[in-house]
Amino acid sequence: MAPVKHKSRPASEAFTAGTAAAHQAALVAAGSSPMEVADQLHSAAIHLLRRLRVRDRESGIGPAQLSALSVLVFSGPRSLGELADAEQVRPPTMSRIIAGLQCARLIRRQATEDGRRIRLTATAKGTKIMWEGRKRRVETLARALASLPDAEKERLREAIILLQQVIRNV
Amino acid sequence: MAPVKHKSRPASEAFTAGTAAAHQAALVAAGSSPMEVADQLHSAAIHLLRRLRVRDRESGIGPAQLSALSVLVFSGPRSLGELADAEQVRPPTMSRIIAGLQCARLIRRQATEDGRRIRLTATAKGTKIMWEGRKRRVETLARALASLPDAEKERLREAIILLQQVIRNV
DNA sequence: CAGATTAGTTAGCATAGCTAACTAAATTAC
DNA sequence: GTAATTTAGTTAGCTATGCTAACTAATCTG
Repeated sequence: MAPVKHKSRPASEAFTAGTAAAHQAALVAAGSSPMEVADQLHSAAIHLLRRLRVRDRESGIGPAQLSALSVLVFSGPRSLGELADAEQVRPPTMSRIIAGLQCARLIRRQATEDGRRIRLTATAKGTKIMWEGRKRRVETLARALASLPDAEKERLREAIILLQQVIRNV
Repeated sequence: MAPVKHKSRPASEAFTAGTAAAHQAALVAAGSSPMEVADQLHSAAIHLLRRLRVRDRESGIGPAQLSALSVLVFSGPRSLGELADAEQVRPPTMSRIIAGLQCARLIRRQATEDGRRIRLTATAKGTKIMWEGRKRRVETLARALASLPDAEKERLREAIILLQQVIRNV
């Protein structure tokens, strides 16, 4: 059945996170060395997002467009270049992503004083879709959290603060 | 500049996780309601994986191929259909992914008693690449964890166990 | 043994990454 | 003040990765 020839390198996938290597968790015995904690944390993050992500498909928008839109909705208007930086993609990629979003009337482009730059803003429709998606994801997770006793919920809450510190150092 | 026409629906992105909606964290005041904890946790997971993911690019393998390979390396041989299920991808998609992996000599395909099924196994080369990648990711995270005082490291470690329970319920 | 089911492939399309090469606007140099 | 450079974004063309529909081949069922 003659495998297809693949020559190029993979190219980065920018925002499409969560990717590979989620499968080793079961092999690593629970322990508290930094490497073991790191491994469990990594695995937990991957599995968490993989489960939550299915809800994003309900929005009917592709992942790259959804992510770019979320920047505009939750962090405010941006130029194309700023958005590309935020999403860790190249300008041509972002150019196409915003063309799709504009086509779907989820964002608007406006001229700025600097004639080279464009100002991208989420429309009311785009904002609505984004908040609905966030609500779906977070409700799904909150439902799972609710099964935890209050005391442990609190311990988890405190640990998230630690986690946020760690992430800033990665 | 005439936006391009986009007609089709987005199609799922299977394993390419982490996607959208990472950007609302700053808007949500720290709090301990289930929704708020869920929101912070979701955001933390996205940001964590986004930072770790850059290290995967060093492997020179695309994200979908890397993820499929990781199943074969860390969970053992699988048929194409089983691998597609594990990766939440349709069979034609997996068919192409494994063609690429086979081409790169990272996996091997073997016949089974059932003439319709194929048995996919990671090669030594594929296994090596996978473990190196895991090492890179976990080392990056372990370095960040090391900056935490021992007592807090322990609290985080305990919270990860809670987190793993929560994830099973999502 | 004929029809139905199951596993995988092929074909064709869409989204989403990239680099290279282009246009146009703003800034800098002289 | 104009020419060269720099900066912002677009266009073109490639690859990878999703999908569905339609196909082949093998197995199972009646």
